[in-house]
Amino acid sequence: MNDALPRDFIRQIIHSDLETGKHTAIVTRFPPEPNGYLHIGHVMSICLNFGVAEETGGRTFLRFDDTNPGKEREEYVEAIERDVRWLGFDWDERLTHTSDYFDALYDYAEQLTRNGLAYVDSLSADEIRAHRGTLTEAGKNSPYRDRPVEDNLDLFRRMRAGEFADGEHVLRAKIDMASPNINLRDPALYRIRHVAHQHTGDKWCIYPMYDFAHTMSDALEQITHSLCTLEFEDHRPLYDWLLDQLKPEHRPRQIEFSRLNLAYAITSKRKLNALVDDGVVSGWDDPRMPTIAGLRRRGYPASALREFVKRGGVTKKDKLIEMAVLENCIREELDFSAPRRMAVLQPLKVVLTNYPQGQVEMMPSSNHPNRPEFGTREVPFSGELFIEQDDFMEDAPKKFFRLKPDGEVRLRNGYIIRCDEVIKNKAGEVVELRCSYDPDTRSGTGTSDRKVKGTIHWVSAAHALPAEVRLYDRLFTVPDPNAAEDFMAVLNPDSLATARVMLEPSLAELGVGEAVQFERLGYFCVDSVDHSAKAPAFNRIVTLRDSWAKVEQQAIAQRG
RNA sequence: UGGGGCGUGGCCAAGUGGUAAGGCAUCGGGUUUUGAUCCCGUGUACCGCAGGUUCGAAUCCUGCCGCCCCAGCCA
Repeated sequence: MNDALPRDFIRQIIHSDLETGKHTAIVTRFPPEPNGYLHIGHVMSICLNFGVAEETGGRTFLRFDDTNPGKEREEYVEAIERDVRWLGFDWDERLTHTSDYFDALYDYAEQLTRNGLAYVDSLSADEIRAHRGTLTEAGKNSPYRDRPVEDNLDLFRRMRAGEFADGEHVLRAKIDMASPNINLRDPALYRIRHVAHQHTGDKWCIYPMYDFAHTMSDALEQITHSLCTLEFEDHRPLYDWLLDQLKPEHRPRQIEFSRLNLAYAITSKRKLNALVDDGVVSGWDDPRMPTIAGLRRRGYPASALREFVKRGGVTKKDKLIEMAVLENCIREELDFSAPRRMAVLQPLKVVLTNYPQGQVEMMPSSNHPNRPEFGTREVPFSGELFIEQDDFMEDAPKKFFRLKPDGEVRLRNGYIIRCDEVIKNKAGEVVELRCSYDPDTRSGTGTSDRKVKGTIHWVSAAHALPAEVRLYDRLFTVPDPNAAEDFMAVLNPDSLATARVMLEPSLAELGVGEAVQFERLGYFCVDSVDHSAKAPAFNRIVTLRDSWAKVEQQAIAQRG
């Protein structure tokens, strides 16, 4: 793939900081809150944060932003680590938690308080909200705003000591209740929460708020560039205010970029959760989910995801990227790396009437037409085969290059056959084709160089490996389900179809994580959860591009 | 009606005063024992709109319009 280094505005800033000597090494961080699974949107943040460090010889922290105990779980920590690692990034020993810094954070809070820049407010949450004002009206000072420093210190210490109940007091920064930026209207720094923390246990009953904890954690980790999404733009003045007041040795800089939104997908944690809870999908790793776990189980290669993010770019513009971009990345990677195999999704029996009774030939078949180093495999061929139902049409349009009555077609890696007779059941459905093969046309060794227009795939009936294949499609019917009034109302009812299929026998050896191309159909992989030797289960990763689909529609339309 | 952002072809995106890269998609064509891949070709982009500065503007200035974000003791 093309490896020209992207030069988005963030990388421009970073390179400039390196050139001017402002920094000698870049330090970034990917700071998820362990309260859910990572999704495609996070892939961008991960690639950006780890990417810029990697490109410049810097380093990146994987920091769990765990300042809200009760909503965070160890299960998510493990999943996040697995996902980041799977994407191809490594944090070495730089795995941290915001909770690792609770002591230091507390000291910073006391410092602020001592300097008269923070105070303990005893208003209720509702009262604080009322005092905050609105978007267009200034807020009002809390009656506790001018509490003496000593009282604030005493109260804050007692908050920490557990003398108060949840909500009784809160530590607030003393900034400006009239600021047009609501984040500067004396934001809360610490709240009381008598909840055991997954890491610190019962040591604390007060926990720092995001803005405070994140800013100072960045400083403590000596982060040089704190990259986050656009919605935190309004928080930057607070970020900078904290750094201005506390003057840590290292001053990080926050830079915001726009989220990556994928068409026909949803990334809201709440909505994703609803899909799981309502059983719309089988779980967080359902192959239709935009979670990293889902994408992985679907069979999307990590490298393709990285490429996708790269193509999307880093900007500040709201974007909704077409699914086609992602699919192109997937196909590009898989076309290069996936061995070819044959499988029939909708079997139609074909009997070769002139093929020697009981004969079986092993047909050498290329594993990759464009990469001879992939070698070949032997595929059993016999007088009874399955072909795809779609590859036969009784009343075919002119441009139908497949099998039709009295027509010829090439069996991939096999022979040219002619359809002599169509057998139907009582319902008039085609259930079997009687064909004759041309012995002179064996692939590779045939004495005839006769050409036919079409080539179709097949599987020998006696050797076929029955399996279940899940055919996935987009989860929603509209490009921007986030904008839908009710996202549950725009679910695609056909996002999953399962089929009983016939596979070429070599597919029995395919392992989890290995993707193959079922020729003419698409890319598939073994399902990491439901697959077993007795009950093989495959997932369709993505279809092949299908220009015939368009031609077919036109042809059908023309026939009226 | 406060503040902060953003607006370049269908979707992304380069471009940072000198006369609009590239990718994806689309539509043609070539090669092909995958209607795949690959290879060619394909868009008059009034650079949100209107003014202005300039020899010259997507790039600078002014005004307007549109979209997104913010009133958690969530992150």
